[in-house]
Amino acid sequence: MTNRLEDLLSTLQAAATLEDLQAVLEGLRDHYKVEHTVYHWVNSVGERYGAGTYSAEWVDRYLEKDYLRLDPVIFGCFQRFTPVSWTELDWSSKPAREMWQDALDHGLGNQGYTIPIRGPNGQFALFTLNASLGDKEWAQFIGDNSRDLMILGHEFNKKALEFEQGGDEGSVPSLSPRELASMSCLAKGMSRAQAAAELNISEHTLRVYIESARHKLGAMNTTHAVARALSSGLIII
Amino acid sequence: MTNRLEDLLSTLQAAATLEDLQAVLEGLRDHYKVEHTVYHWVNSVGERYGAGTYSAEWVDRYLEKDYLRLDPVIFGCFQRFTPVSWTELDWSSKPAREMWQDALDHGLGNQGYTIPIRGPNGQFALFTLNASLGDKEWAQFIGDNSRDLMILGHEFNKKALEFEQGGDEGSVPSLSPRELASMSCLAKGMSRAQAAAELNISEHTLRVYIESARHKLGAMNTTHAVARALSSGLIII
DNA sequence: ATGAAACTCCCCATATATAGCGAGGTTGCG
DNA sequence: CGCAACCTCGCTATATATGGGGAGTTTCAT
Repeated sequence: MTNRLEDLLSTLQAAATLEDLQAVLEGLRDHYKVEHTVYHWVNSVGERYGAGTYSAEWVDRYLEKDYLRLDPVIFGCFQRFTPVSWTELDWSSKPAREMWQDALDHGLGNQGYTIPIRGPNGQFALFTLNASLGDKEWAQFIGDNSRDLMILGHEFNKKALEFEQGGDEGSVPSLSPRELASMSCLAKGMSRAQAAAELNISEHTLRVYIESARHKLGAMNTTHAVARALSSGLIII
Repeated sequence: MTNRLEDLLSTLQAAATLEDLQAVLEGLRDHYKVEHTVYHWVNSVGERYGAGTYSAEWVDRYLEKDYLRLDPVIFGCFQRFTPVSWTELDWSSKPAREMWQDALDHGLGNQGYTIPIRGPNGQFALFTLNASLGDKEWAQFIGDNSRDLMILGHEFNKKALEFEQGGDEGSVPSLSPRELASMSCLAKGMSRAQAAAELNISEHTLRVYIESARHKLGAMNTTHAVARALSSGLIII
């Protein structure tokens, strides 16, 4: 039992390209004997990366019809921390049911299990298994494999992040303590005058920090600088 | 091996109060024979919840000295997706080293392993094991238990979220699409004029969105509103 | 010990954001 | 149908932030 997981993980570790990740997903599908395995991903700029075994037709249709905006799976996972079996979701709205029928017509199975995965900078990914099974068999399958799937999903996300992070991860600038404190005060809603009072410095001095922080962060204005500092994890509100 | 994990998880499942969670952490400490086990948690408004086996003195000192702002563990985990062993982190700065010494003086072990966990609405939690071991033994320990620890950390976070969700989960306001788009543009560094152009609306209309978003978010100014929207996970840069 | 980076202070002119007023069309739910 | 919430637009005046100068002390790492 555990050996299977280790095998799958070592295959994953060995992946060196995005194509390898695609192959890993296909291997997972065959291993678990399900219809589809999918991983997809939204980064901080709204770019998307997806890999999986859905047909190109379904992926195109999904994007074309903007199902992303009404898919109960996306919506449900965005609001919760725990993995979700699709039948638990709210399919009552008409567009959602139409989408569901459309999905069945495009070769998707009637059962799904999706794990939400969150990373730094608002990264959000979904790791999904889709199958054709009865409710009972599916529940059994999930019960047996949920732990492994969670590990797999997270390891997969780690790999995917490694590929995507190449360019911009090293560019997190380092702010001085006073600069960080200034950003922090502003993020908490203080005006310059209040922040200066809080830090026991003149408003002019505070401004120097804000400006230098802005330059380091490559920000256009104060709001932008605070936003970048926040989403880089430099400060916490 | 796996039975142990199941035992720990069933104890966790049975937890019905925050005190039970505290007891679970103490059980984990004893089970893994480490110095400390800690879970702590930051929500979008900056409220904190913590449980664990650190001494009250150390917790007080940590908060009093504002170590949260310079702790390489916090900083490192906020920027990464994967768990981290403390020795991998950057302890070169003087304040960080002083904190480290201070921690040792307060009964912490020389090794640590912290798992960052992210949930909905910008929730961010840390699950930590702390021990006194040589580098080699610690690496071995982590290698043997990292999978289980990840499961445990996530299950613990799930439990903690269940308890905390009663009060403030409904307090994340819902912004209208235009309000979200406005916040998003500002977070990307656009001026009001640029954002208005981007959204094809007058600058005045944009201002209405910003103001209503500000009110909904309970923010003092635009920067504050964007900061809250970001750390609540309402928008991403 | 020497230099780089951080910390601190000041002035002036302009750009930008905020606060207050008001008003009409559209969408969606009960 | 009506109400609520959303989306859209305009004006005026004040408060606040930004951009451009310059200059001295302290702190820390090599």
